[in-house]
Amino acid sequence: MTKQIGKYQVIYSAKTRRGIQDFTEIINGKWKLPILITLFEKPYRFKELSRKLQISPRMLTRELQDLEMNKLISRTVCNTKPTTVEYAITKTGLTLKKILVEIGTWGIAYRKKMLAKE
Amino acid sequence: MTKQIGKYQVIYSAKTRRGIQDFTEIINGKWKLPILITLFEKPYRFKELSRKLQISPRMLTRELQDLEMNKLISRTVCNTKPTTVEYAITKTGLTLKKILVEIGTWGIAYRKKMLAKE
DNA sequence: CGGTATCCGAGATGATACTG
DNA sequence: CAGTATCATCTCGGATACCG
Repeated sequence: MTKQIGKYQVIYSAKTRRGIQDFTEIINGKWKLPILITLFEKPYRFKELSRKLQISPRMLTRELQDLEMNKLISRTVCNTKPTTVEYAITKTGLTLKKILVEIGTWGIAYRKKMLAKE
Repeated sequence: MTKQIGKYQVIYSAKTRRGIQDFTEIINGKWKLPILITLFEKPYRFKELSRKLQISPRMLTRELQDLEMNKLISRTVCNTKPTTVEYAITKTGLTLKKILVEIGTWGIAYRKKMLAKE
């Protein structure tokens, strides 16, 4: 819900502000978005993620736990030997995809513009 | 650029990843988004922002400098007595508006869904 | 008014070694 | 393999006082 006032557009809703706040809290931390983007591709195991993103196991564990707690990813223990665990994006997590792609597109355009200016 | 593989969609571009990374670095910090959202509304002076968002001058200065360095806001010193400084969103900053509104909408829907489950 | 300087504590992050 | 434990480091953010 916005209203044009010359160049400026008011974001009226306090709900929108809280929504943005929720978002930032959920994706906060250095690795949340990289993990999500990776899992958009396909499910991964712990070690695979660790290798692909160059994260220490300690941080990876914490970030995965946060994401799982917020229902954005799922954790599945496989009956293999030795044990493997698969992380996958959830239906809720998928709702973030569109926005993340847009953010990526914005970032590309932004970088291009900044480089052009210098 | 995406491709459907069952439930999963590949985000091919490494550029997209870097774009997302750029975005997170630019909006990183507790106050970047709240400041931007406030300036979408209209230009504000230093003290006004400090009061409205309840930020200490130290943090406000740092966050404003970051945003200005990244060309998302402008800083204008006014010829008044005592000196006042006006911060306003730039054309580049405005390009973030659409995404922030979408993020807010996502957050609202997300919260609603989570509350429904419990 | 619009900052800067200084200090402090809490939390984030990383490296490494270890466990089941 | 999938983590956990431990330690060290670094950054973030807040409080406060001060300056031009």
